[in-house]
Amino acid sequence: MLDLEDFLPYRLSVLSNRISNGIARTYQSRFDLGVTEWRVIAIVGRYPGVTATEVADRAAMDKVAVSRAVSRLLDAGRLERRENHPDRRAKRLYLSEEGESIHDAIVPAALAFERDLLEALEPEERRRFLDSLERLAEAAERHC
Amino acid sequence: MLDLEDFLPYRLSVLSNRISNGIARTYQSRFDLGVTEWRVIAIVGRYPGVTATEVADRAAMDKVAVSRAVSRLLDAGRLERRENHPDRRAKRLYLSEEGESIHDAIVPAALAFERDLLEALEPEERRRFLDSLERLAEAAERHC
DNA sequence: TGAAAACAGTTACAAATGTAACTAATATCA
DNA sequence: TGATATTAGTTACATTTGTAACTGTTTTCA
Repeated sequence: MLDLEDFLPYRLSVLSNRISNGIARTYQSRFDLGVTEWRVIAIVGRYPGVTATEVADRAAMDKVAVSRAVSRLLDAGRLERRENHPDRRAKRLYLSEEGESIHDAIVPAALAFERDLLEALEPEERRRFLDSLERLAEAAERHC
Repeated sequence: MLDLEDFLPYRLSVLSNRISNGIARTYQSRFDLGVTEWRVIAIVGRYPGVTATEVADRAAMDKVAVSRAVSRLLDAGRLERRENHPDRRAKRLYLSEEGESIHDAIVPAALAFERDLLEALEPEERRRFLDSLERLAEAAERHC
């Protein structure tokens, strides 16, 4: 007998969607920004000069999704792209001034959201939880 | 500074997608079944006679998604639909024999998958983890 | 060297998903 | 009662996402 409401994969999926949508609401309408675009901005803000492939690896996103997000961000003037010598296949990505200002507007709200969530747990409980989450992620990687 | 790899919403999203895709692999190609269809089968198997709206509530799915999944499952002969007296708007849903056999084939694999994951945690750690997950879900609901 | 494989990124097409408007049935309450 | 609002489910349309095939570039190694 499988009770969906008690089933870990289902519970994780509901929680994850709820949180992602909650954060997304803070930037989607305000900046006309999708979740994948936001992730690209987050990665490029953290690692200026990354290539699209590196973004895909770091964000666990499909390279096609990254390509699309990058091209929308370029069109909107939120990213800049420069040559990557000597490999001319890849291009290095940087936030434009506008990209920076979006990044700087969203990051504090995102971190505050995370903090609010984690404050539902006692410090010790929180430490254990994040630790267990890491162990589960490793188990899932082994298993999939 | 936001480090995506350490950011809880991101970690949950990656883990959840990885697990969902891992389980989905066990039924997608074998039964030509999508994730939403599988969820409908799980709910109807657990609560025979539910209506589509109740499925949507229990599975945290959109009613449009449920409607589409139900109609595919009906076409494939995996669900049956009977009148709901006296309210003729809603219809009661049941697994057909074929639906039952799909349900019974997937449930053990899904539960085994969950068990394998949770065995990465000690029993006490596991109990704490699931408890914290519940607290987080409540916090997210309050916050969103 | 140079043919073949691997890689970065894009494009094109198919499938999944979200939003809004809709039909038909039931509930509300002046 | 009967006009209005609400509900169950569907349909239509737009957007997002996944998969496969593609271009151009670099690497590999016989």
